[in-house]
Amino acid sequence: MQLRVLEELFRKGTETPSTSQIQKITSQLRRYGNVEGKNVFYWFQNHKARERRKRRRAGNIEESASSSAQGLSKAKETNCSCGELTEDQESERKDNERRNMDYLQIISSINTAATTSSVASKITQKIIQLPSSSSISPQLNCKENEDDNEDPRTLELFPLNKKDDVGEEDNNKGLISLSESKSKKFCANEEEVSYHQFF
Amino acid sequence: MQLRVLEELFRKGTETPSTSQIQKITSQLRRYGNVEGKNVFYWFQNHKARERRKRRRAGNIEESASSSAQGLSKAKETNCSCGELTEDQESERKDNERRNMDYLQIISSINTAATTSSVASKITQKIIQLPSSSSISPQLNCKENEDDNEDPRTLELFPLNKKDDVGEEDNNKGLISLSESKSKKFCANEEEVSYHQFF
DNA sequence: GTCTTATGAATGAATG
DNA sequence: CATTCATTCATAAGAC
Repeated sequence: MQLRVLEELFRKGTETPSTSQIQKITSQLRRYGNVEGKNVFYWFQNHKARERRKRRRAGNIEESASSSAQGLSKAKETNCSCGELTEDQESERKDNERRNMDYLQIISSINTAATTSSVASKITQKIIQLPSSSSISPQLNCKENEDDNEDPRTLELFPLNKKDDVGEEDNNKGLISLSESKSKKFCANEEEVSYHQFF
Repeated sequence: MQLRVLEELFRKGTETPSTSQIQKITSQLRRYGNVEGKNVFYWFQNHKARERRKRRRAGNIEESASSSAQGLSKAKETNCSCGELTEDQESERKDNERRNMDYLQIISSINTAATTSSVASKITQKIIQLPSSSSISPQLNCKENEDDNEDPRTLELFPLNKKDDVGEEDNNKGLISLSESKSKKFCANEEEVSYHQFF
């Protein structure tokens, strides 16, 4: 039920409630159970982010494109066109089109390509990454090569779900919210990756 | 097969691919069947988490002792410390009843209400979040007890956290705190004040 | 038939 | 806002 209220609000344009709004919402929701302000806050944060991603259909039905996997010039225009950061950028990365690449090749190409992102956060936590060359395969279950294209056991691992998403009815959103055009100064943007737009 | 690719990548160090990596991987995997970016994303999330959890289950020499022949079945940390937690009545927060104001009303009231930033005391304002009174315990099992008016399905959407910590194997890394220096800087006035007042 | 496990999906909770 | 982690739900596949 609480969900209903929250969704309703969200739908109505309250995507990022201000603190006062959060307080109100919270107190209203408390009728249905105990809720703290932070719950509401997080809910909106997450919901907004995830909704937005969802909108960016996963797919990329791109297949025939071409281009070496490497390059990877990551040309995001995340520049400071300051004032507005429309993160909406979509990577139009054309992929290579070699169809029958062996999977090892696939792997290597992927590995070489990126890796550049979030390095920063890596250090704080994952310094201890296993040596990439780790030949340790704990229990590498050596599957006998069923080289036909599917692993029997995990077969068809991603069941096609194709839940259609709704459209936009987008927002003129909260007139209320912060806006406040913060002096962001120069956003000397780092290469900020917009995480999934997959959902 | 897709699994092979994914496992390979994972093994090679790609534990949490960035979006661009995910896209690449996805498009590569699509040769074998339809896959969406989110599938890949989820795969890595889950795989990583589960790998780690398994690993985590190592140092526990703990009491696996003789008694439990059952062995490793799910003892887990679900920690129903059920034993105690007497669930005091005082937390009788559920003054619910008759509070069935229609949720639409709630919504409208919230929408109309806010917007008033009342700048004055904003910055120092601190919400008096009362500590949820430790109320209800999550009782994992025995869910049937829903006499409550909650809708089973949407239910307690915000499960009260507050869980006591687990036992620690690697515990406190607290000692590192030395260089905090957050330099919060007084940016005076901003509306966007820390939402962290909720925490 | 039920129980158990593996795993995709989802989401709350942080942190930067 | 982006990213990440921890939990939890649902369900298919096997085991019993």
